[in-house]
Amino acid sequence: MATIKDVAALAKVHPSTVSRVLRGVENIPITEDTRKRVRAAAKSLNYQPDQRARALRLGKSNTIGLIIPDISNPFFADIAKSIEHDSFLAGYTLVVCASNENQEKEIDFVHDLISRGIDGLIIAPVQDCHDHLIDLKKRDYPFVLIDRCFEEFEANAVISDNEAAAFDAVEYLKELGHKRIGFLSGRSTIYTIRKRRQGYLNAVNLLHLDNDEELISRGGFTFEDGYVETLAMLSRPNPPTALLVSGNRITFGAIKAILELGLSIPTDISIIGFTDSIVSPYLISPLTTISHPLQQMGSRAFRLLLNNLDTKEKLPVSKIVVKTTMNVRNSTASPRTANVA
Amino acid sequence: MATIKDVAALAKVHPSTVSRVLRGVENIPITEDTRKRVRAAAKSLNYQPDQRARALRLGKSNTIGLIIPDISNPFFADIAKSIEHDSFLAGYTLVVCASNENQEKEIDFVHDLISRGIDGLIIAPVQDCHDHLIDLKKRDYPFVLIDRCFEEFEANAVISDNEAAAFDAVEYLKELGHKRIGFLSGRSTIYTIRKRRQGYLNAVNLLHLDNDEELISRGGFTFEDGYVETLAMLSRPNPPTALLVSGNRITFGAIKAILELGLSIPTDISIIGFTDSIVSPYLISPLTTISHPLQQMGSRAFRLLLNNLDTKEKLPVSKIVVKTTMNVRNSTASPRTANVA
DNA sequence: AAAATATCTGCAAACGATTGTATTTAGAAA
DNA sequence: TTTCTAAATACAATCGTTTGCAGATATTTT
Repeated sequence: MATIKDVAALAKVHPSTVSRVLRGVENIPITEDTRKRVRAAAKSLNYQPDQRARALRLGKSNTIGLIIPDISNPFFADIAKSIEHDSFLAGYTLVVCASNENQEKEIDFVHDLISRGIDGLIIAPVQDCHDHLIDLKKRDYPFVLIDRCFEEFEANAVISDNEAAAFDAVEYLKELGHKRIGFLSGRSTIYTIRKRRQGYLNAVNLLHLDNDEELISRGGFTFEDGYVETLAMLSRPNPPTALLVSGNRITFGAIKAILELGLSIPTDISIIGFTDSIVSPYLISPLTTISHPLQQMGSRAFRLLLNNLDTKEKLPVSKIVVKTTMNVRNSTASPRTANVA
Repeated sequence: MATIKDVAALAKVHPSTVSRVLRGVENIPITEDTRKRVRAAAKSLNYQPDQRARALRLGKSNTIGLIIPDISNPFFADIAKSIEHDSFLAGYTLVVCASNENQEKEIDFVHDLISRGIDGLIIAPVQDCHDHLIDLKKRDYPFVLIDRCFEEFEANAVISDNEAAAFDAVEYLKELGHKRIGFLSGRSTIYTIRKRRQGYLNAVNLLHLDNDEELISRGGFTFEDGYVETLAMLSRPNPPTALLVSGNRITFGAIKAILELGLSIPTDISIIGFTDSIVSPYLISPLTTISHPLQQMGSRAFRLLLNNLDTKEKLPVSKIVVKTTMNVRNSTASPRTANVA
């Protein structure tokens, strides 16, 4: 790997001159002849400045970090893709890390990335604790939260209107005639989940639907979680006629359980998924879903971070809420009992 | 951010002593008392060594890069997840970059990552050209290819046995009674695709099936590609009774086309997907697929890279081929004509 | 008590770049 | 020719680490 000294030697100038030519420094004049020699030397040696040396000297690395719970979850993968795309255009390299919903690992990543000289951070936090984020904020370290934020602590964030989305979904099911609507929530330490739950409860109360603790299940975000909990919920006496399901994989687990119980969608049970995906229309029963503008979320998060990176002054905290939409497909219909009645 | 000097000042020792204590240097003795003071100071200042300075000095960054065509494709996302997992355990930070099947971008990434002092690289190459990879090899830069490799150039690689998989899939369809089998191949500059095509052709010839150029379609890897090409292929006179489809998204596009044509799977047409996914069983017609051991591929690629990183000597190039398996579900059946006949 | 050894710790260079300042060179004016 | 100014380039410090070597104590031996 050629260094700036090699280039300088070849061009018979001082390294500083090489740097100035290559960086295009203006205020200090250099002959066109020298410039040409330097550029030629750089090219012939295939010189690429060492970014770690540069970063060390400049205190800026043009790198940002993204910490998400799971790369292989399409929800986060799409967000990552969008951020990756925008950051590349802006001349930043993106480091993607997966916390795997493990708080320890997330904290490790934050420290590791900072010690690597990353300029800023986008995080979809695990939300078991947030001391490390409070610390970041105290130190004016630029970061923005994505998808998940905290009630008890203000920070830059891009989130979607989960509460309204859940409300609308329940309202839609009520219009179809459902009275007992189950909610497979996912881990309830998470902001997103709490908001969805809030929307669900608001709708249930306002619309006078069955308000029954047994209709709400908690648990993780895995396929297995969805499977086990759906099985349990549907096996109890007086099961729901419709299901609102948080998260991709849980939904597939729920579908598995429903099929195994010999039920059919939407005849026996309606189901709404809280995340859309490319396959939603092609599922056993094309899935009615709530879709989040993932690409937009990623872009706005990146732009917000960039704004904070580009300025010296401290920008006010901003919280961006994006709108979800509902895709009505074929997994929702009026319940049997309603038809009968 | 506290530096080693701050720690040294607080512990009233020289920075070098701090470094030695914290790195646990053996051959040069330091009093237990000093050690304690240093450790206490480091802790109280929350000292984290600056990795870019360290990397600069040591010539090693404990970072590896992964370049894949698309993060949001579950195929690559799962590979990425697996590599991320293993590299974290091994104390490496992973930088994930998405080339988006764009050769220019891939080359940019390679240069950028190297100049950032990355220790090694795992690449699923775009395969429009490979001069940059030849260059890497010439410079003994550690890298391993994943999923895709080159016939004309030897390099460390982990790939799956696409040729055999395609052969087996066709053979299976033939056993069901199909004679005209379509192949939606995807971009044919890619190794994987060429191998699949080879397997398909071998089977077609060996098993005396219809060998017709019209049964093979090329094109990209997008949903749209799958949709358009399936529509075209099925609209021609004498359409295939079964389809072998390369790649995730293409498959969903194909399904869309089939549904739009009013055909049903597998009654009117059989379909085998060349990638499995968590949703495959829950599709409109649970999809018969070929599944690649993605997690294993990631692990082996990482291990191979690590071996090359850990040793001074030049290891021989190794090419690891992993086995695929076929999941027979409900998207494949005997063709109508066969039943009638 | 002096010398020799064993322990401990500090100095300074190096990694590769950037940049404020100093120095050289060339050209113009005196 | 000398002096002054401006243009062109070089010097050296710096970013935060690490590490070979030298220096400074303390401990033991003669």
